Amino acid sequence: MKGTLTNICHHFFTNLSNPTRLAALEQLMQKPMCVNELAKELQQEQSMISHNLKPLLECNIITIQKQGKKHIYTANKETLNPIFAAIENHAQKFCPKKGKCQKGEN
Amino acid sequence: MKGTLTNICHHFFTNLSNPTRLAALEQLMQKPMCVNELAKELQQEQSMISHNLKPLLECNIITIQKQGKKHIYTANKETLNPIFAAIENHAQKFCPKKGKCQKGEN
DNA sequence: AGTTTATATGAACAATTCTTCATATGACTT
DNA sequence: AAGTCATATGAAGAATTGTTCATATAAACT
Repeated sequence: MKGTLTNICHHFFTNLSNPTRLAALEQLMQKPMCVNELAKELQQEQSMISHNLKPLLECNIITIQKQGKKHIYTANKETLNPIFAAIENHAQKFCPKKGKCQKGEN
Repeated sequence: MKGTLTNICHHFFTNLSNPTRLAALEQLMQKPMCVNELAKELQQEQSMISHNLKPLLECNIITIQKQGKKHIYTANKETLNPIFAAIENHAQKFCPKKGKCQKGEN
């Protein structure tokens, strides 16, 4: 299981391969938010959000800024923008269903 | 669990969040290869390679070209190049350990 | 037709990852 | 310092994914 890139990528993609984390990122791409805000937006429990933000933070896919008791998370757009752009392009050009296929449907 | 992009991304990242598949892609980025070649390079069983190529093919992250009994797989560089580039950049700028951290080490 | 080579598939068990619930920590407020 | 609000953490069971082994398919060769 070779190169360093493979290793980084594995962490990275594992981190992003979760619907809760992606939905959280989608929100954070709009604007920075605290945990409760995310929980409300995504209609998920606070502990679920916290658990899922943790690995994103550890990989610096998001950053944290503590304002008193609120923890405000911000998406790392420098990294995420080109990746989402590439995937959007992929969906347009290479996904027969333009990204609307269901898991394990193929 | 909102938008279409989140849905596409989930498939996409799930697909890429596996060391065997990443190692296979790393090889296929060098040159197109058939299953046995990959198995040899990665020192994995043929069935393991086949199982792992399947989801990559379904998402068109790789393409197949059948030459008689050999099935030659090719990486979709249009999609993969910018993604790997973004992750490489991320590792340089944002990973404290430049991508050399171990799973769950943080 | 039978054999060999190349790849794919199915199913069972193993391993990993998620979610939930209970509880802990930490910072403001009174 | 007691109470409340915001977030984090731990642990257990649930759910998902991965790996392996046996077998199927399919093309080429004799």
